[in-house]
Amino acid sequence: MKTTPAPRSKLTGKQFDLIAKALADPRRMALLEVIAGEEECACQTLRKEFPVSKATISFHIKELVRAGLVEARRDGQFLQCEVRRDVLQAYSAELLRRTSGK
Amino acid sequence: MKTTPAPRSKLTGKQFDLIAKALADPRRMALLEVIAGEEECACQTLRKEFPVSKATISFHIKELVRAGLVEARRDGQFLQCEVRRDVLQAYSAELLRRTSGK
DNA sequence: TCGAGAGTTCAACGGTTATCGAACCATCGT
DNA sequence: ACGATGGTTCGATAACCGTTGAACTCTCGA
Repeated sequence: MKTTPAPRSKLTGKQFDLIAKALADPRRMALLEVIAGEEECACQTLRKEFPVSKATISFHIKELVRAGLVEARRDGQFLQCEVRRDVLQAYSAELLRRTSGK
Repeated sequence: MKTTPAPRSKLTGKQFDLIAKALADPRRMALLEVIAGEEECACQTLRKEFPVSKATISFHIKELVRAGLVEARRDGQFLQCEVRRDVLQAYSAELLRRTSGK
């Protein structure tokens, strides 16, 4: 069992911005919460929880992956999504650091 | 010297969304960082740091206040801005809590 | 091989938002 | 009272973004 697959991420300025934008949309945030709830989560599962089209789900997942908040890998016809808690942690830390006033 | 003016804030769902949106714009985030840097910060100071109009500064400050991230009070003709670190802290905690997967 | 289901891509639309100049209000010094 | 300075408000504009249906690809099972 791999407990720490985390590549010890240090956020770049660009990634910080991407994450902030990814978290800004309530729907996307809600998707992230559902993904965080399940261990392994296919897009199809998300589809059942929200009244949105496949296209929209796909779009949001892509944004979350682009920000590094979610890791997705193909499993046959499914796309398994997993939340990157270490990245969330890094973002949170960086946010507080930037506003700590030196 | 008042060290803890913080009203022990517990975030509502709406405020959580407002904060996320407020943090999403890089310019606004940069403004917040400058405000966090100084103890007392007038809008005029911010004007010098960024190539934007007064109107834009005013707009962003209003958004930050609306989100609860900044507290502003009039001091004569100036508007003194102060960062609410407790709210940042609360947002950060809530973000991690929501993605902790129960 | 064929059809069904899972996801992606694309063009288009509608709503949000960041930005500005200009006009405005408020406060301070002279 | 007046001018200068700090901020606000108000259209207007341009860019961005969330959403969709439709057309497409890929994989699985019958």
